[in-house]
Amino acid sequence: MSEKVTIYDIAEKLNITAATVSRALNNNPKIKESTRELVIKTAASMNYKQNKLALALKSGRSNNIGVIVPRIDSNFFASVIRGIEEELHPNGYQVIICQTHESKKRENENLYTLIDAQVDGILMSLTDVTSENDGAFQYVLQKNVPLVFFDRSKHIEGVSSVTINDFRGGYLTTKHLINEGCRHIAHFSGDQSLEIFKNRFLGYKQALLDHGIDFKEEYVIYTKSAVEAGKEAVDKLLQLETPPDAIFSASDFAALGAIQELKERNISIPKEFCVAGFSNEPFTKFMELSITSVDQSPLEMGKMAARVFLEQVDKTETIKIEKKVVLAPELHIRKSSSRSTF
Amino acid sequence: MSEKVTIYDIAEKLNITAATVSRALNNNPKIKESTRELVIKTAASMNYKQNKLALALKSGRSNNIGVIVPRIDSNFFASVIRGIEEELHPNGYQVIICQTHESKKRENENLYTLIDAQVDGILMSLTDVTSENDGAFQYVLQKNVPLVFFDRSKHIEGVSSVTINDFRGGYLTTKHLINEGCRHIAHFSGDQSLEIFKNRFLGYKQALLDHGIDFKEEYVIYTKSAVEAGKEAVDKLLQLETPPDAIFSASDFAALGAIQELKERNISIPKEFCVAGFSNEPFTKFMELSITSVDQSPLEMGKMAARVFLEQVDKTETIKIEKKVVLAPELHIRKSSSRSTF
DNA sequence: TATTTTCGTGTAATCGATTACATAATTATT
DNA sequence: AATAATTATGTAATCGATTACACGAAAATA
Repeated sequence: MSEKVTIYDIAEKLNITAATVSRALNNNPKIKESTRELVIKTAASMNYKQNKLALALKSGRSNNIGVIVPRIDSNFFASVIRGIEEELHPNGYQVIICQTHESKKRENENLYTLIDAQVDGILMSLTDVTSENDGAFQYVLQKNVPLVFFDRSKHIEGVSSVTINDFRGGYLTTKHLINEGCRHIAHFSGDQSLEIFKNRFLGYKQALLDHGIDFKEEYVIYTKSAVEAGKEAVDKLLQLETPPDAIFSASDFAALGAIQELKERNISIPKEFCVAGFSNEPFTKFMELSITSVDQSPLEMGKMAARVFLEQVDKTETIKIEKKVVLAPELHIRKSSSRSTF
Repeated sequence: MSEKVTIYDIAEKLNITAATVSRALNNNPKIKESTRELVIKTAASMNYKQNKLALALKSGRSNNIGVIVPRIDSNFFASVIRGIEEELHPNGYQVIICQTHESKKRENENLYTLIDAQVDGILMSLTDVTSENDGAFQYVLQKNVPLVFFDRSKHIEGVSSVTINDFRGGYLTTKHLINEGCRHIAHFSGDQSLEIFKNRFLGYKQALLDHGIDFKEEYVIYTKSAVEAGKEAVDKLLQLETPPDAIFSASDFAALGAIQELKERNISIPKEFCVAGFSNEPFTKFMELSITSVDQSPLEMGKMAARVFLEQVDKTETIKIEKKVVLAPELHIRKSSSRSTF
């Protein structure tokens, strides 16, 4: 370790006090111009670097923020993180990454660890496991650390959130499928204790209703967000008395599985069967049979979450802010559901 | 901010010293068992949490490590980071993420910022911009902070690295294309000042040589890692007097572009033309015409980089360790190059 | 019983920077 | 020139935890 240079070293060299050095370096107006210049020059020549840990201890602010996601290796979450990092970096914050792997236990652990590490804020997307226990969240709030949910959110007093309008996403997609002539539209959903899945489902339902199509319980299948799950779900659907002629999947991966399964059964897409997904994962665009999907503008979502945090971080402690930002979803219509256009 | 509980508060309550409290909580054997229990119980009841910043300042270790990548929203880097996080989390380290966006300037900024933030180590993948200036790296080394390169590496005294055998990856892929009957194999490369691209190229060249096929300079095209770039490159290649009958692309995205362009020209894949990529991005597997690609086991790479860091972090300061780990690449043969199998 | 060990705790310095308050040095005012 | 006002700097506490050293009390030994 190269000998660390502190303000005391600079002070000693110049026969002044550390306090003066500190003030000079912080542009305190009470310092004589000549002294300031001398200190700054000497600091530079001695290769002085401010010890951020000491500063953090003194000020109580670490300039770190924590980000908790189910996993980082999904395009959606990685893009959100990118947005967060890009917005926060210029403000001098470092981004600490934690993963939950959809485990509530790890979610709680991460929350406690981050608070212990004195982060200045936490931005997170919930696990898909339901839980009534808000203990860890209350702990965060009680420490007065700004907490912002993005995408996967739930209502907790004092917690802000940035989401997209999932209802609208579901509605638009379903409406589009109806416009393409589909009349028996199935839906792949996720755990509806998560608002995102609930709302996509409700949008789907409302669209059916508004267009005079009966909602059928049996058309709703709960799948994991995985290719295999999509295949199995199609298998189930095709055994119904009236099999559907379209699927609105709340997951791109399940949508892909569905398409693979349909192809294997020689069902022509989009002619006989339309499919649409959700998230606009890169592969949906790349496929030869490109997949219609709802874009969640993850980059924008990350930046927005970061901005909400920044707004809250310096506010007086007494005012509890609870901001709900809802971004507009964007339906990308592609081959898998385009009977007319392509 | 809920009043912070410190060891002094506990000490006061029990009419003992903070020193005793500290010792009790740290399982110092000099503490009487009854005292220890009392302290621990009281600490729990008062909801005491150790202040990590104070600890970090005292010990000089932040328990943070920095990870610098070109961008986080690529499956490869995200997966590496996942590996790093999973390996380091159980060891009590937090992972701080930085992006360079392929800018040398930002790379240097990030290095300085991380050092200033007292990270205990830095794991990184280089930008694709060449630079002779190692100043920032020297700064890191001089501070005796372990530095580990992964994937995109270059030789610097005292820096460890974890890479895959890119030469072998290039060799295996090219050999495979030859086995499928291709005799005019083109290569999409990246900036060869980066060892990864240099080595993939060399592997390609060697495979040609070993199988009695002439190497042609005109078959090597330098492309960005992007779909459009692949299309343009194919356009160029097909204008040659003897157009190639296969492409080994050092990028999956460029390979995808190539495939799209070839299809548009009604060139049949793999019958008339074979294509193989590199990185095993998720979409290569998902396509109907799935794309042959080299897997770099990013998860494993991340874990390995983390382990190399862990080995170095506690070593006596005088021994400079320089470990080079080379992982084996794995060729995933898929439809885009399988004349025989599928 | 007197003396040496051992054990358990307290005292105070330390990590590096910031800052309220005090004081010295300078300049302005009468 | 004497006093007031201003400016620049020093002193020392603080953030919260750790730890070398010191010391009193209890236990072991002579």
